[in-house]
Amino acid sequence: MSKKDDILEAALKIFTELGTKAASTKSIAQEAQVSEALIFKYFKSKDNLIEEILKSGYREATRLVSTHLEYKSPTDYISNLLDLPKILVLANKYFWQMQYKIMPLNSMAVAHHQLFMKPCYDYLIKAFADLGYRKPILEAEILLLFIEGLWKHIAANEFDVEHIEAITYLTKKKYGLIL
Amino acid sequence: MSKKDDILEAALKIFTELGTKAASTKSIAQEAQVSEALIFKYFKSKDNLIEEILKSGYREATRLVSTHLEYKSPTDYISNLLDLPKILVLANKYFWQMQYKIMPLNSMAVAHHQLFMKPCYDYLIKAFADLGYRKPILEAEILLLFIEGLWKHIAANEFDVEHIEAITYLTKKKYGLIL
DNA sequence: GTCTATAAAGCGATAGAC
DNA sequence: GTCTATCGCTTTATAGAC
Repeated sequence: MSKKDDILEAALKIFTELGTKAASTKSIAQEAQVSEALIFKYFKSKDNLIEEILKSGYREATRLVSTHLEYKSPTDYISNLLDLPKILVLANKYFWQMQYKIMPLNSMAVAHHQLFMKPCYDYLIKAFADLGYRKPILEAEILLLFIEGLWKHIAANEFDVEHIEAITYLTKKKYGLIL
Repeated sequence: MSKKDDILEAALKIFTELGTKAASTKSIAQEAQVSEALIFKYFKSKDNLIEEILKSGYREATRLVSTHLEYKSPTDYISNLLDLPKILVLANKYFWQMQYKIMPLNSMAVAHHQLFMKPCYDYLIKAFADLGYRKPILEAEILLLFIEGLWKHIAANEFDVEHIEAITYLTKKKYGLIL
């Protein structure tokens, strides 16, 4: 692994522990066992380092979603969307832990997330409309509030797959997605 | 209003905009139109200033909850808990905006919130048990994930009471709390 | 009770050597 | 490609005058 990758890995860890503002480039350099100057050679600025991490994380997430989240039927779509937090956090745990820590205070992180979630919101409205729900927009908002809450919970706490699956399973039953 | 109150008000505003780490005591002093030294005379340290704001916010929240959230019947309790985000944010908007921005990165903020929510979690389990749900603990967790998501959403976005009420109304219908 | 002045440490970023 | 050394600035906190 190159020193550039060492820096990215260390930055992800330190940003997750402290947030982007409190994390110093010095502490990242120490964690990566490189000089502080090297960070600026590779990434030009601290903000740019954050942006690179975000880009890479959401590129990977988009790739995963494009295979797991096609719109075949409304029930399938809703069911798969409920599994999204588990799938993504399982695939890239440290990234999502960081993202849910920094999002409230980092506008770059918010922008990436909104761009990523927009199509899910639109398809979810369509799914509830297709199923004949009377207020598909409100239904989509309610389910997304729950999904974001679940996502944050998964990212913030120790990851217990069975427990997450129990939660999503019961939720799917509530929506009649499972008999 | 005393200069001490000016500082508290200014700190709440600056912490909400930037988070506790990025907000400097200098910027708080400027916003409050006092000298920076006065902040340390009154609050001793920046961390202590944050702690005082948290204490005061949750003292007020506990007071409000003690009147709005008695356990009379399981359906009433769940219904009232769903209204909690709206009631608290309406009563103390700036505090909850701050709290939901700083929580992921401030352990003091997390500790206060968990202490505050613990009895709600316990009563909610009891409520679902009293209603004969088969998995009351899981049900309580699911509803709390939604409530925390809603809370964060209310705190993070422009406050639209009618929209929030439409969301909680539909959720109450889903749980059979409204005919 | 409130201010000015300042200390001591830490910050992001750059220059220049190897 | 990588390091050491350092710059200019900001940070929290304190001392001491009024």
